[in-house]
Amino acid sequence: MPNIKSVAAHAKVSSATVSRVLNNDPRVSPEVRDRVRAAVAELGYRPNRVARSLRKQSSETIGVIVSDIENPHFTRAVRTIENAAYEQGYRVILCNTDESTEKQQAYLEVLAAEQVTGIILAPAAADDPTISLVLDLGVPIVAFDRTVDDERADAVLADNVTAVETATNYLIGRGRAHIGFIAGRSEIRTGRDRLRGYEQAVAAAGREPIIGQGGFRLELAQQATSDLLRAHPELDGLVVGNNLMAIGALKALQENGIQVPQDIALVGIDDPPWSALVSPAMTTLAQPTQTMATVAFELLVSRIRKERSMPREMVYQFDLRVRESCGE
Amino acid sequence: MPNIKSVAAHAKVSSATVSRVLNNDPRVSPEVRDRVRAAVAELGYRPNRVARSLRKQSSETIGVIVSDIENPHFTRAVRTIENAAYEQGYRVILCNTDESTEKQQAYLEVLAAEQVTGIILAPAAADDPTISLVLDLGVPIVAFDRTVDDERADAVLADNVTAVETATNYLIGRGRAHIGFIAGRSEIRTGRDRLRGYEQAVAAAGREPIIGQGGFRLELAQQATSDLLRAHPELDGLVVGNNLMAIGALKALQENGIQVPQDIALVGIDDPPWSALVSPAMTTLAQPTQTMATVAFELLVSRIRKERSMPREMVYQFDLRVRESCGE
DNA sequence: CTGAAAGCGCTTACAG
DNA sequence: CTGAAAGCGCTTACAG
Repeated sequence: MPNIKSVAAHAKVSSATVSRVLNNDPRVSPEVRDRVRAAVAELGYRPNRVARSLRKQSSETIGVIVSDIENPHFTRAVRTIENAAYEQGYRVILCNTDESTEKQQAYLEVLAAEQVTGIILAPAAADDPTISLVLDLGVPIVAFDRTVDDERADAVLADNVTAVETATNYLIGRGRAHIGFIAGRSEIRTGRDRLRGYEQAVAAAGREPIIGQGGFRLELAQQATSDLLRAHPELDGLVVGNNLMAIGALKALQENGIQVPQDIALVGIDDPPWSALVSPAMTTLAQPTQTMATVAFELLVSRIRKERSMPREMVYQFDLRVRESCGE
Repeated sequence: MPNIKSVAAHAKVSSATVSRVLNNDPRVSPEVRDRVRAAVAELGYRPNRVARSLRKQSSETIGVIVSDIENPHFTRAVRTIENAAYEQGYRVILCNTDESTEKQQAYLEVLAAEQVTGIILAPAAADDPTISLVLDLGVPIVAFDRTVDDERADAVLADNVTAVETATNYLIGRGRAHIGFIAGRSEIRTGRDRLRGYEQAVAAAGREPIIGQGGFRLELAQQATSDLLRAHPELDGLVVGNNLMAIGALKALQENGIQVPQDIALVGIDDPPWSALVSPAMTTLAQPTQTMATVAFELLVSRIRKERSMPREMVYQFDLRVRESCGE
């Protein structure tokens, strides 16, 4: 593997000059520049990024950490971020924490150690002290989809309270009396907020809450829905706390021979690509994932460039997509 | 930010000794070890991985490159790999090439430069010369889902030819006479193989092929399906070349008022979580994604540990999951 | 068991 | 415009 010294020797210059050519430093004479470029091409030299990162104490790479790589909301966001970043000359490396605090710590450390220049984090744990350690190092963090406890981080969020309130009220408005909710993890603010939206709407209508714990997981939600059906035969409406859990809930309803929307009307939070294709087509609340992802990346870049020092929090509204799962 | 020298000074030892403690070198006296550990804790020291990688010329990180982060087949595989890797002390960093050869080159270079110890690659381009460069560097590569041209790479594949042949014959066996195929990218062997399976089955039955180009993309497949419906009103069966394209095809059928399975019977390749929930429930060919991912990781580890030098190719069969989209 | 020193491959002030 | 030299933060053969 050729290094900068072999290139220097081959081009009969110093390694400092090779470095300057590589970094487009203008004060190199055209002849020398061409000679160095020829040597680079001839030897098939590629600079060692690890050495460069060590020396410069930074890199052109940003890190993205998601809590669930199988959630279409996150993968859509990742793809949007990756495209925007790539165009601006950043590379992105992605990590999946699978909702584990331990993994989040491990990957924050990996990314910090790899000298990424910034991180977009959909946290598995908001109170992870590693978040503050990374910020102490001067690596900016943008929280995506969920807040973190350190107020130095920027945040791009969706208004989950209002969204689930809207969904619940929509069902109430359509005459449903016993509306259940499949909740996500309450360790996560998104989970708590969505639950709160449900509780507020139910309380305002003078009804009793009927809650199942789905933990943002397909299988858990399936089980929780089955349990709810058994414990509450009066159930006639269901709000499901995210798209993965909606699959689980639909499976449970199918297994139990429940007719949607006749027996139970359903609203899902998130609007994955298949929501119009399930039977019946699912009414959902869609968050503007691509806009949120683009804004998260822009916030990160403005931090990296030090164009801004005050943290920002952006909150986006969901959009009700009426389909068939609540009746005509 | 404390470095190894500050720890050494604080513990009144040399940095060599600190390094030995950090790496669990047994020949350090217990007293010194404890003193160093105390200093590490007190200063909140974390070793700089970039420096370590530069010095050791390797890391405990493996890279995973997928061609489409929004494809559930790949995200399921990524999650499986990540869990297995994490348990064995490896960290995984993920990159998304979005089916772009240029991005694949860029990320192979990033991973090589970050000194990853091995790479699992679902290639966007099989003939990318960067693949050979990375292998030259001694970084093992396992091709996942699709082959690469360099025969030093291991490969974990599914038998796509047989799968699509089976799907097509299944439709023929159910009395369908004019069966179309929504094809993926022919630059990719998976795309070619699936197309070949279709062509073989159709030829064996003495029928004419009816092919639309979906490019492994939802929107393209939707358009291709609409075009096919217009050009071939006789169409009564459709095989769709992957799960993302199946969503597109279903949308197109819906938009055009086609009844499934009465007008057109449908088989999808891949079996994503929602395939039983669409209307009608989709008959599919499922590949054993989790097994394939686990095997890919094991092949990589055995290469990293140099337990094996001959490349291996593992081929898995699909599994027909009969649901409703081809009739009762 | 411990330390002094070299070196991994770069970049960048400092001279000239 | 170019080069010699220091240094980023580690690890490791070599001495002792």
